[in-house]
Amino acid sequence: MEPIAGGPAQLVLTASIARRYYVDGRSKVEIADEFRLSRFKVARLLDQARSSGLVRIEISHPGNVDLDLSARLQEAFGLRRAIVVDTPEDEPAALRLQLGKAAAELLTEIVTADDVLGLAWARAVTAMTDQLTSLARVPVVQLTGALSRPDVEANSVELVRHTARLSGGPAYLFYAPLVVPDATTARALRQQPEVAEAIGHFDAVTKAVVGLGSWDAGQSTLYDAMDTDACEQLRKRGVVADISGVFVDAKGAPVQSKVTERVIAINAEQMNAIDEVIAIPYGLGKVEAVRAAVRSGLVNGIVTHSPLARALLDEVP
Amino acid sequence: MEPIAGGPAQLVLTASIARRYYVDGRSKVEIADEFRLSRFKVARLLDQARSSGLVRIEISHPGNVDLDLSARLQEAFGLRRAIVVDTPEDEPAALRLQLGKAAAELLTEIVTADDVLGLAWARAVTAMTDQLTSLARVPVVQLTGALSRPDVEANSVELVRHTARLSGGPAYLFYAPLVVPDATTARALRQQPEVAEAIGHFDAVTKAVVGLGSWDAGQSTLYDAMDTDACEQLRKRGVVADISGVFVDAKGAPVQSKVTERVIAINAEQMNAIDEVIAIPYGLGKVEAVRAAVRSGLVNGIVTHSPLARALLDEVP
DNA sequence: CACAGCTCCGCTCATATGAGCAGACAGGTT
DNA sequence: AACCTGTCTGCTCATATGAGCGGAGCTGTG
Repeated sequence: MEPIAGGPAQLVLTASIARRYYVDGRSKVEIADEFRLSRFKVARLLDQARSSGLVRIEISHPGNVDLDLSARLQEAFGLRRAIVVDTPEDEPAALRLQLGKAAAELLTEIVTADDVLGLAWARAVTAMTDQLTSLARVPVVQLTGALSRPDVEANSVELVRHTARLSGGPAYLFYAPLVVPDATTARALRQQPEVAEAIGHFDAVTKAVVGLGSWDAGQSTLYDAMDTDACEQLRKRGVVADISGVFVDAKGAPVQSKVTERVIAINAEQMNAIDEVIAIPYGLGKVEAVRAAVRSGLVNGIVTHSPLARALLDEVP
Repeated sequence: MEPIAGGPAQLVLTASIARRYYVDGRSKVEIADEFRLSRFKVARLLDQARSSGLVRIEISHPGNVDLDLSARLQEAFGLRRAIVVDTPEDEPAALRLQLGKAAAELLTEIVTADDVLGLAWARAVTAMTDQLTSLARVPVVQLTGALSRPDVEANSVELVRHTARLSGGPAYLFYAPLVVPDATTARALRQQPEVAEAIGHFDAVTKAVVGLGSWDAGQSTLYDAMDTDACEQLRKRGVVADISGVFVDAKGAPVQSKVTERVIAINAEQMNAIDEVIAIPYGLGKVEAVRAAVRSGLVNGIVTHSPLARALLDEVP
């Protein structure tokens, strides 16, 4: 990367050749011909030009998606999809808007008529569906119960219904909370016709968008909605992230517990069977949660913002 | 140049491929293999990436030589050499120092033991020789008489002697002014043994560094040293530049005149026979002079600074 | 002077690549 | 349905390219 060439004339020659090759797109043979050099010499000068840093290649584009970072994130974690939005915004609501837009575009692009779409409840997912403008005609399946929080008006049901309407496909939705006080109630709820029908479609889902929370106060809607005992119990079991009701530890292994039975949502096995599972995490507090979710293999698509992406890649400066 | 790709996933894919290709240097076949695409698809995505501006290729390097500009200048004017120094400096003396350094490096690089070096008198040439630290063993021939100006202590003779000493080769130098009041005196001077000997070596010169002035007050040392009548006469004949005593018009044609006979210097024909003739112009006032000098074919190497280079290329912004 | 060690050059030959073509498909139009 | 029309795909085949080799020239050293 360092050994820079000899004299200035040499450098200018190299620069000329580099431009002919990279900018004008001429072949090395043509260049060799023009400069009265052997094509080998030209090739060597070009190698030198690149290795010495004389020719710099940048990947960027006008939009607010950092393609280079996206590609690197995708590769580094073996993801099917990664979209990194480069925005100075750090106010959560505005950020969600941006990420929602990007995720909506992604969904529009990757969902085809052969898919079955699963949607979990999460603010970020709502942000996405709010920005959705077109979608192939697919069935839309509700993957989790809803948590109604005072600060969020939309609920899981609206989210699914809205998307299905936009798509033109059938909706499989139900009215139930994400978490209930005991396993018995949960079992009873799962017996309900609408719930049972939706659950029955889980196996058919090919693409899903889920919520992703870090198992800490304020970092997971589910955590905040659950009783302290349950939260603590899960933490002791090593849970660092919840993926729309599926708990995973730092190694990415799903954690089974009594609490799991109280959750009305897709389970780890079912989620694992889905071809593409996309999450939309943001905020530096979710670094470990994202790592865990990705390690688990349950989540293989990420839409996020550049600070979190950089943190994930350990490029913290 | 404009049609950017479709969806964000597509973009990220393209970015990934672009990085594999341009940054990691993988072959398209390998990439196609890795991404489960045909090599044609990969090639098309890469074409698209380049034409849409997603991949940007820059040519630059740490030094203060603007290689890209140099290469473009060289090509645009069909020059053998072009070195453009990118410096914020615009104070003439400091600028001369920078250009002198660049020119000295160039000379060191391109002069080989087979060459015969010719040096004209000019402040810029002195600036170069002052920065010269090593040179192949070559004869050094004085190409012009000296103009002694009160503000410049070095004269043509010192310049040649110093260079020859550094090189280790013989010096052919003489003591005579560049311009004398009448042709008779000039003829007499040319008969002098040292002068005649130097002139006798003009035909052997293979590389030369000359001065280049715009035919205006303050833009040419020769102009300033000459009587007003002669200056005016030459201007009427269309002279726009003097190349160390050779006058050329805007078309680059050498202008013969009575004044020419009063100059003790290499003539147009002899200069034309020299393989490489390098000038070191600076200052935006010399744009037309440089054009004329280059058009004449007498000067085929330029060492200059970026503002003048840009002006020459009509990139004035 | 001979020689090892070095760099630089251009060759061969297997491989990568581009130009241009024809089939497959989608969406609209008669 | 039949028919354009444009887009996208992967093919063939000629050409461009890279890896590795041996020879030429240069330099310092015994």
